[in-house]
Amino acid sequence: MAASGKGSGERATVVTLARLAGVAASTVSRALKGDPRISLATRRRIASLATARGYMPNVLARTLASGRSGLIGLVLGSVENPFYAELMQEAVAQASTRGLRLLLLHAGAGAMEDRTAEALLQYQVDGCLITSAELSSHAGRICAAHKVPVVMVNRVPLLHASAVACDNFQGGQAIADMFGAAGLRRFAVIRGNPDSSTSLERERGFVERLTADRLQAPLRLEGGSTYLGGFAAGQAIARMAKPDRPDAVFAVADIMAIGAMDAFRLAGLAVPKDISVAGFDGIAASSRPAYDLTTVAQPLHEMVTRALDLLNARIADTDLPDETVLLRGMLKVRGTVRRGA
Amino acid sequence: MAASGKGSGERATVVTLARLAGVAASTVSRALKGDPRISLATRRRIASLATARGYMPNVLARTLASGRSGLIGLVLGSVENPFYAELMQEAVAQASTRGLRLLLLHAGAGAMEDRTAEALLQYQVDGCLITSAELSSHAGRICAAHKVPVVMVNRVPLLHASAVACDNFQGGQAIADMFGAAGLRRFAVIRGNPDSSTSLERERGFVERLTADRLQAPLRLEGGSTYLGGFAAGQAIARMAKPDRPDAVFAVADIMAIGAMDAFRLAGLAVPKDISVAGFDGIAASSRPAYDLTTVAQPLHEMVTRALDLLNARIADTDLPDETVLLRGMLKVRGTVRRGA
DNA sequence: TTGAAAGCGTTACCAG
DNA sequence: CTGGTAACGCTTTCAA
Repeated sequence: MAASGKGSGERATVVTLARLAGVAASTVSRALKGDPRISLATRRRIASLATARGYMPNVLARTLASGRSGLIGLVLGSVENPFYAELMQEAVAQASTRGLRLLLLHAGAGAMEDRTAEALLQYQVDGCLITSAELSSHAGRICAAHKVPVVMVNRVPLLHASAVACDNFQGGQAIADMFGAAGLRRFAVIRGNPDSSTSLERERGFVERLTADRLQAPLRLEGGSTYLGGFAAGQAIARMAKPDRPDAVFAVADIMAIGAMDAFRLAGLAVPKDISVAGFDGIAASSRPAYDLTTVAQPLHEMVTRALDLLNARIADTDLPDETVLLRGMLKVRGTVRRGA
Repeated sequence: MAASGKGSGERATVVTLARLAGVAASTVSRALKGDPRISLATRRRIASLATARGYMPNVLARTLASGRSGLIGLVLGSVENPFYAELMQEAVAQASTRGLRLLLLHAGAGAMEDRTAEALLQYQVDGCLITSAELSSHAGRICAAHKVPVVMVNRVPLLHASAVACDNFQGGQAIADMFGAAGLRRFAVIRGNPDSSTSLERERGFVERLTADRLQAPLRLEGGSTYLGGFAAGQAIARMAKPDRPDAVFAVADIMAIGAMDAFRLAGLAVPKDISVAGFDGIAASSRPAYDLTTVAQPLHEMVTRALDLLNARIADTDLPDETVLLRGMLKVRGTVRRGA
């Protein structure tokens, strides 16, 4: 059994305070959350008493009574891609200012285990924020069945869920335009995870714009959304003989672009003299002088803000329809693309 | 008010199951956790009923009654250093297999806000895992006052807490030995965060071993434990004229070593021909062909395992004395150090 | 082997 | 404006 709240060094509760103030527990509860029905005098008295005794509400008890935990489940992709780490840091910061807490359910490449998905119910999370890794069908069913709102970030939903993503299609087009304007004519695209809508959209935007502009269709290489995948693709490109070799490479994620650039350098190919490179995401490493990578930066801060907004709205009203928000990324032209026509 | 548990699609609870099975709620509770006092038959009957109705215990209610939440607070350093991201991923995985959940309290360079520290109590976390950023004194007081066990990872405690860390002093020595054996004679050390025990110990091990071996004391540069700090330090070194310039640099964190290497390359200094480099941590990027960085790898998996062990023990028995566990790192000699005498 | 009942700390409803 | 009381879902002690 828990501490029985009798001693003097014990933790303060509404009941303790009520006794001290000579009022009912319900009054304390109301006073503490500023209910205007309680007289200002009483409210103040109780407030000062609360701070004096170091009162800390027990959120779990509150949850039990109110059904609202203030907990948001967080599911992260593999931090091998720094984008997810950056996203996490932003999410923690913003959730904190909104008074929400994050329950870290999963981080990694694979899908969440079933036991983990259950934690989502056991801890009565109010909603769930999912990045990357598609929601496993089991977890999806759980959320749907129990009306736990889900918002996907950086991925459009395969199933019942809302989403916030960068306009990946448009971003891919922007890269194609930029390559075209620079006079580049032989292209390659390093693809990402084949079942990630994000990767596919970026690629589709790129390819469609090239064909629309009657430019050569790009060579396609698999990169698996990892550094090593990008590196291997870069090696494959570097091995190609001069006339066939692409003069511009679009990797649908910065981490792969960085891998490819490393491969190029080791193979003696100069960027951008021999080959131009562009990525997507705008991770911190992309702006380092060593890479100075041209990329489409995702509006990380806004994405998290909108995601939490969507989530909040659906927590307040479970019956809101699903909604997908697309935010435009920002093309950052840096040193990895050859200048001029 | 929460769902009132009357309808048929409603979530199952011990009461629901009790009615269905024609027993008391307490029996259900006991049966579900395999209490041998309940007959095997009843236990089985209730178990199958539970799975049939998709019963999921409400952990919050359990916490309220038992005082144990199964929640571990997690405080992370800035993911600008990938080491913390990797640590997080490992912690999530291991906590999950132990049936523990992580409440992500903070991630970033600064100290945790006071409001966040309070969440720690509000959610009745059983214990707290802290990496990097020293526990703010406020948070520290809270934990101490409420007997919430704290384990620091990758940092030895300034205050009342247990800790798991790499043997940083020994690691620093190992780097010095390795440099010495390679015939290097002019050293520099890129220092980390000045109030991080980890950084200081690594530096101390390095410096003391050099002096013990009557080698030249190293030049000291500030790196602030960031990529940019390492880069700036690298630039400063690269600007030095030949006879004065160090021929071996130890950055007390890989992320700084990588920054320094980038600076060297941009300045036209070849690694390891012109200058040798070593780091510490063993982050994923250190093993990439583009860096192939000599480093001391921290035993991440073991560190997390031991940290959770320490925490578990202190959750079970709040009065256990503080304990610090030092694990030996593994020197990985790679391509950034000149070979031979 | 099982049941009944009393909490755990908070909130919500209904009175007054 | 405030008090009383009944939940919320689970554990646990005491009785049977």
